[in-house]
Amino acid sequence: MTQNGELFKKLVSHCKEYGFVFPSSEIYDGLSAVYDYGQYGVELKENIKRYWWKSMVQFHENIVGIDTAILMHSKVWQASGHVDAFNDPLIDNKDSKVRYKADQLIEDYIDKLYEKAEKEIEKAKKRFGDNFDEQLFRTTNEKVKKYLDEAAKISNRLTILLDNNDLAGLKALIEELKIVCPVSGTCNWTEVRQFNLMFKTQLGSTADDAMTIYLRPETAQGIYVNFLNILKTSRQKVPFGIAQIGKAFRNEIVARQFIFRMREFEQMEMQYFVRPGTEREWFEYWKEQRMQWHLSLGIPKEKYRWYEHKKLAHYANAAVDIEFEFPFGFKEIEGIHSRTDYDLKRHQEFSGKKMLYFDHDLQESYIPYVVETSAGLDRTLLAVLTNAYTEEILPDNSLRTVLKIPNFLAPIKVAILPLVKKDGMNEYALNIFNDIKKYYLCQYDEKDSIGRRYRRQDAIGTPYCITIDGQTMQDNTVTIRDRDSMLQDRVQVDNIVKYLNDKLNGL
RNA sequence: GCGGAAAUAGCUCAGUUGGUAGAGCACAACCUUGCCAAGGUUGGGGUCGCGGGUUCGAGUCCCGUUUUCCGCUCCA
Repeated sequence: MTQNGELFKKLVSHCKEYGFVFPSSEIYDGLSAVYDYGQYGVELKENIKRYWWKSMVQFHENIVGIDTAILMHSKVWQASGHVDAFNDPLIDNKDSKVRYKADQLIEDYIDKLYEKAEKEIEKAKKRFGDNFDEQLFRTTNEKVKKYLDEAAKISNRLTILLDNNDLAGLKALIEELKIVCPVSGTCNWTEVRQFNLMFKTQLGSTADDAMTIYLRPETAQGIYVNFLNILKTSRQKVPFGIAQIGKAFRNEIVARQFIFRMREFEQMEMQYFVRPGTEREWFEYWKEQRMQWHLSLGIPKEKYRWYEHKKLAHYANAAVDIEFEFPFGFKEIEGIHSRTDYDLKRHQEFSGKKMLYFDHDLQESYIPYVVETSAGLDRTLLAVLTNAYTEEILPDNSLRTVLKIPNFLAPIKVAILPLVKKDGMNEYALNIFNDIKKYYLCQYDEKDSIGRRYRRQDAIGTPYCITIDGQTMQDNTVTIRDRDSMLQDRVQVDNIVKYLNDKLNGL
């Protein structure tokens, strides 16, 4: 186990121990890759959401928010390409333990046949020089003909098998062609199995009228299908954006690494509609904006890096990820994609509704291009926690575990603690608590020694602790302790709210 | 999903060749101290992940299953 692995384990158990994240349905042994947020986790998550919303919707007058349903018409997912792209027939090699897309293995085999044919043609070219008639050679040479015919034949069979969803047929074809695993070199395959990454459910309560629908695998489509509604009601002009925070669901084959990859997760997405031809500029603009946003979470620059997609998804003409260095390596935390007009065009095609925008400056109509920013909320939260989790050895050799969460994201802002539970200090502290709770989410705690109470607050990342001591009873001042420095200021009781406002920016 | 490892109190773990469960911390009550965890007394809490099997007897041995962690592939 690496040092990072140890740290990650500690963070996971800290999350459970202190009410941030629990495994779902834990008393029934849990549900794989599904998690619940506890009393502090939900506050942290809400704070991140609100901050994102503010950054996108409030600070950009040309971005509006939206909240669309998780359940959508099943045609949405045909139009989006998810029904095809999220359905893969997979096969494992039992010796190498490597998993492949079954159709991809056959495609590779076909490609090899084409390569062989090309090689023969190249050879012939060299042999015959200028007199070489490629077209004639292709159709008459026995070897080349054999390769090309076989490739076409297999290709046809593959198409039929895929159309009929014939999994056994796919396996039979792989075995017939004696396709081996590139890693192990053996033909020892498992059965072909269908993996559907979208959760299916049904609309309608009787078997007769039931209609298969899906839980959305991304929130973006809810935005696209409302494009015309927003256009009509928001009086926005291109370029403008639509933002949404919401749950999405994916039946992951391998779901692991705590809340990094969950079957039910939350996305913070913004789709920016732009004039065709300007998408690359906006792509660059949003790349920069989004990186700045992540840096503003108090996480150092070196924890982030860019990842440029080499293989683009079917809808994109440019794509880049912001990766964060989790304890298990650099992993995607947000994607910025230039999705072209693919989605709107597809919805126009499938719905028959015109997805056009009339540009008054150009005096013409067009389907806008889209630049998407799509961030994982749970991943952002995990990044914040990863960065915040700190173990310190204090001068007296005691261990302090503290979550150095930025003040504006901290779940609990203030703790109010009477030094001792007597001489009226607890009553005095309760009065302060009842006042402060009108402004900030705070806690009152009178149990155990003051040192232990400070540690408890450190463990959940509370930035400030107000302590009522003997002196308070004489001159109405309290001490306010800073979480990270552990230093205290003495403040007049009447000035507590002002002090906190300054430090917490009214958040 | 495949292979490897693990699962005992809220947490960290012990449990000797199979003989009917323990420690420290945490928790609750009371006493004491009073500015950075670990003072005293008392107490609550476990059908040893779950289901079978072997045995007079299973936390311990065997099989299955679930969950978690580590490798192999996709993704926000």
